[in-house]
Amino acid sequence: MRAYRPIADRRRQLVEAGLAIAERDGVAAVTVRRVAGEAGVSLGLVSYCFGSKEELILAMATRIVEELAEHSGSEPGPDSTGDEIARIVGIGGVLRGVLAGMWAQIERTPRRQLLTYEITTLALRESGLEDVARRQYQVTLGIASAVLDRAARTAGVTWTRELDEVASIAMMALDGATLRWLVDHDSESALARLGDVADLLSTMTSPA
Amino acid sequence: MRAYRPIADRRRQLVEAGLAIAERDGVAAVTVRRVAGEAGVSLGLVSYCFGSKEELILAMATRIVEELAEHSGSEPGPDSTGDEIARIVGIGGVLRGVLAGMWAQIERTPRRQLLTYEITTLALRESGLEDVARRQYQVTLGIASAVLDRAARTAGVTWTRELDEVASIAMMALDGATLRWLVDHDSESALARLGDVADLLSTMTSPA
DNA sequence: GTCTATAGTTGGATAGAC
DNA sequence: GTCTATCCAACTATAGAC
Repeated sequence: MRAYRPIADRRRQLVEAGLAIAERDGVAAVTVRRVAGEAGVSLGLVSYCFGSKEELILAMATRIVEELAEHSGSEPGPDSTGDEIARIVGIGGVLRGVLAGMWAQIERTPRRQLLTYEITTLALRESGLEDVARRQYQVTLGIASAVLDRAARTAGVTWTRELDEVASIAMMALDGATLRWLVDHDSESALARLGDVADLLSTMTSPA
Repeated sequence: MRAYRPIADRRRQLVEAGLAIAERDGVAAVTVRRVAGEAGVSLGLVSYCFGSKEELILAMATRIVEELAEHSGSEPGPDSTGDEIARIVGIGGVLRGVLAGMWAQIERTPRRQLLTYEITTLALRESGLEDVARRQYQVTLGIASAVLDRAARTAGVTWTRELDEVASIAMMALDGATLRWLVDHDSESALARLGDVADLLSTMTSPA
């Protein structure tokens, strides 16, 4: 009793299986064989669906970027600070809250973060994944920009720098903090450093 | 005409060959076979020298950390700013110079940086490499601490925070900047962001 | 002690079945 | 169009030669 399914369905299923393996044991552990096993399908089906392993990895990488974009939309976000509260804590407090909120989401998904870095380094090696890393940054910077823009409005200030520059500084800090935290798991220190960066960012605003 | 060499020599040679491959094509491309080929020795010799591939990778990772420590000592360093100049540009200028100097060294060795991140992520996956990532940070933080301490002395100020905290913020920024730069190669923006962080750091000093 | 020839495993891709 | 049985290449590790 072979379960015939359209190829698009299979692709989704196999990408899902591949990501499960990659999160659990790293991208290096993703083999055509293991993906087939994880999904409970025969070996050759994976090759049939993707042509080559490289195509499968590309599909996985693309899916990660998609999920990145999706999750940002569904989140209520750390920028939901009420207007009254914003007036009390000021832009400094709002920005600390924003970075802390972003950080919370990172700390909640350590394996996904690690996988994301693995995909980034892989994309810098494999010629077929050239665009993947760029899109990763494009998407996350877009999210950060939106959140920071909203934070400024909430606190009643305007950015004195290009929004993209501000978001880039925040992302630089978050990336560095994440990498370090994956190694030492010192949440307190990570948050403290991000707080300092929030202070830096608040110097790049002026009352509206 | 077999060239007999003591095993310690062979190990060094093979680690060198492994690192050459890893820098060129990534850690994933490091196989016992390719290392043997790169070094011009027979296949089994690699297994003989290291017992297993895992041991070879561990030796490579350890070597990277060693080189990290070595290079810092040999560098005249960006902290060689003259005392007179330091007085003119102030602590802000000195710190910008320090970060720019560290950045220059990073930008000069992109493949080594990429490899370092690959080793970090690998170390977070493989149980045998648990300490490697920690030692990476330990060494680089030590270097950063030394440079920043010297910078403060040169500029005639003292840190109002633990030196380790200051170095951690600098490293967080450098890590984030490096990762981003590996993707977009935008040196100008990277340096600008590091300059902003230098300003942040200068707020953590007070006249001696 | 140093090295090689070879075994045995695991991998990706494909010709062809349904 | 969907899937599988099979092939062949690449890998690691070891028994044994020198």
